[in-house]
Amino acid sequence: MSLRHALLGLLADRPQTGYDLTKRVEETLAGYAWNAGHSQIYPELKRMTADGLAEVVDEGSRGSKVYGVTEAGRAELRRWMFSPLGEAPARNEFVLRLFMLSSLDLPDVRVLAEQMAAASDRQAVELGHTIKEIEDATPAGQPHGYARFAAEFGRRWFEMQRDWARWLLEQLEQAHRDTE
Amino acid sequence: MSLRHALLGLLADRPQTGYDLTKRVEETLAGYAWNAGHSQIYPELKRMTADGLAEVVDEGSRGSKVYGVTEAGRAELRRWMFSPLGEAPARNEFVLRLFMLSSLDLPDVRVLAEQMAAASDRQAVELGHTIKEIEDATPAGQPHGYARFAAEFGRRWFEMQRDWARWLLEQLEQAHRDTE
DNA sequence: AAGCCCATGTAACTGGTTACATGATTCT
DNA sequence: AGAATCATGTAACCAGTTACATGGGCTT
Repeated sequence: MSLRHALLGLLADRPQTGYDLTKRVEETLAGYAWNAGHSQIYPELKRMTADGLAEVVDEGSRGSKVYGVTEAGRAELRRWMFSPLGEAPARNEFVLRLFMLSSLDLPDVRVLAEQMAAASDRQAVELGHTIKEIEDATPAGQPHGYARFAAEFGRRWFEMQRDWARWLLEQLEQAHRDTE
Repeated sequence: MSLRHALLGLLADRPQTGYDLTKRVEETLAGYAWNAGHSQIYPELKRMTADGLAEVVDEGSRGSKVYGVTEAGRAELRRWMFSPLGEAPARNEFVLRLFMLSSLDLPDVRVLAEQMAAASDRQAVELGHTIKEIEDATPAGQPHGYARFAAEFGRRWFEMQRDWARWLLEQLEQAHRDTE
């Protein structure tokens, strides 16, 4: 039940509405960590409130409810953060495709690996821009916030994927040369 | 519906029973790409057979059914491999925790980041051994198979996580020094 | 004979996605 | 006035997990 902990983590940063949370999950977590739509988030917030982990701390003008995390919620979040993570299962469709490359014939593998390297490179470059924006917005000498850390993780992630795809292409070429 | 494609990919390598597939998903895909238990795999194989993507190619002694992929299955697998992957959502509990580090206080962040770096390093080293085993088992001059490529991906993945966690610790230390 | 691994299945439940539905506020 | 965005919710369906259930074959 990790959605609950994702929401607790986001609310621990600052109180937010279900709408805000939906956008932040979409913008910052989907792609690497977790994802969920509003239809899953609203009921979960209700359940978390019923369980005493979250509470409505304010009500906005147009019927919005601003949720905050309770002390029990903070405790639960910390407990989860430190709980042993035994071989956590992961789901990533991009990686699944990488693993299934062997099902294609060689010319197809090359085309796809090149596409994957290019796509990962694009995303890495994009995150490089994001990082620059964050750094430019941070006054010199100030420590930058966690958004900077997350963006760095994303960049390294995509660079790793890109470099692996390029390495794979080299390996295939070398094998090809050897068979001539 | 990626489980279907994961199974098609595994069957494209060679025909296998649902039991074999369950183990291979657990051993090679879970942790990075996908995961599923036998209770999800057996019914899916039936559905894939009904849809003409897989077929029973042999029946073993103790009631086992060996499934193979049909031509239509191969075509579907290729179609999926080349289909655009627009911002594929991912789920990874380890990464989710990385993103939620900001919810902890500084001493806790340090402890957890150190634990995460150590855990990732252990896994990277372990995959290094796996890679060595694969290379030792491959006759010199021969191109190694896709297991080698997948293992390389895993090693780079864990190294990336480890290096990011270490970089984070450095950033925190530096911020700490600057505030003194 | 006991214990382990091979091998398959179903049922009940929980988590997650897609589609439907509504309405207020702000911007152009 | 119309469009975009904010804001919340439910219903139906599909995917995934946990628990239950069974039996053959191999090794000690």
